[in-house]
Amino acid sequence: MRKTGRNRISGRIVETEAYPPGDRSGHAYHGRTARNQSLFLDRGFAYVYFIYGTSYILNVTAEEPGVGAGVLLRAVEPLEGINLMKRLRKTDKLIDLARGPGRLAAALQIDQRLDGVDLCANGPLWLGTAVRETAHISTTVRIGITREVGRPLRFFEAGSPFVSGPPNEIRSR
DNA sequence: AAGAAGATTCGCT
DNA sequence: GCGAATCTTCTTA
Repeated sequence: MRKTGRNRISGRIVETEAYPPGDRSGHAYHGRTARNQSLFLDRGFAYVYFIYGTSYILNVTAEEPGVGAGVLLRAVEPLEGINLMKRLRKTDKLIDLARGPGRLAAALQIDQRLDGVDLCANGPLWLGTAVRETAHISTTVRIGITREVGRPLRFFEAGSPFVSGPPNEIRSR
């Protein structure tokens, strides 16, 4: 959930990837830097970074302080504030609003200012409770990485049209 | 010190 | 389908 001024934007998380401690594809692997320091916070904080000169990416920290591990949010199903999301994303296609990690951040108006915020507190960005049960979670390898490629750490709602990649394709790499 | 790659997306061909 | 956009970090000279 996201609060920007008077507006509220929310969505249901339908796709994630895990980057556990010691994973060579994780940003914490080479130790703390100016960019990844919030990844080393306690569980439930935001780690936001900028990549490829174009996209912000949102992660949720997942370990005890100092460890450095997180969960990448790759897609949400838009629920509230859909018109605002369309403006932020400059598209009218509901399916494309938050399908993909960079798009998700853009749709929720997330940038480096939200790096390090507590996602379990009453702030500008937080995690809410489920509004609907999940039918079934599918697991595949992670997308877009070149190290530790075989690990089955991507999780998404089976059959959801809001997951990234071509609709419902099971990607392998 | 400089170049390449990276948890991506968009627009043009 | 391919290349550009263009920030941070890692690798190699």
